[in-house]
Amino acid sequence: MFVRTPAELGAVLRDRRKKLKLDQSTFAKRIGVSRQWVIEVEHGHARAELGLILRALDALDIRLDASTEQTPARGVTRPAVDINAIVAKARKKKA
Amino acid sequence: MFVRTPAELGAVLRDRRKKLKLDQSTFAKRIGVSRQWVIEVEHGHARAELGLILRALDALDIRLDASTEQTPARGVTRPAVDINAIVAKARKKKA
DNA sequence: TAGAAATGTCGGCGCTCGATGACATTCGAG
DNA sequence: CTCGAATGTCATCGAGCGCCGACATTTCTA
Repeated sequence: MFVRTPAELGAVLRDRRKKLKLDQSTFAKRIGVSRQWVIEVEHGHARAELGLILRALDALDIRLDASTEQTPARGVTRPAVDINAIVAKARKKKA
Repeated sequence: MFVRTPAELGAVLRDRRKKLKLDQSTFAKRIGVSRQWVIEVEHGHARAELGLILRALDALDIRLDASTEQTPARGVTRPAVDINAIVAKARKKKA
């Protein structure tokens, strides 16, 4: 499962928590946050703290893998060749 | 690369940013944050906002994969069988 | 059908994020 | 060596997080 948005991550957390038969209260205590926090995160709260999120994932034995592979359809940053030229240009432009 | 701590994630971001030959200012503008934010996150800031982190990863074409596979050495949650019994017990105990 | 458990919502509060702008330090090109 | 770019540091400030405690709603079991 690939995670791109806070909502997706929230869904992952919720599914996994339910699979482990944990209720929000126990889960919250286990990772050291309030139940309120669990609720909001599971609902896709975008401004949750990174550290707490990682703790939550860890508590549910979810591994996060960061890879640099390309999703062809999303071709946004695809320079690949003349980076030097771009840099030089940026240097001149004095952004 | 597996990410377990904010520091690890910061390192991933920094490495990737440098590989793409971006400086902090340009990077910050690209994802809509301040340069200060980039600095702190790359240093492992634990309380950064989830949404901004995801934007940063996206801007660098880094995909996050959440998997439920077991890291054998961390065998914490390994019930697998009589969850029902545990639940029943917990019900009785009225923790 | 109760009745409890789980989940979601509300108001209030302390604390720190993230932004801004200026300055210091490091590093590389010339 | 000199100049500038890149990175790191500092102080300030408004806004929102995460917490608490109570209550509302949904979802189960007995």
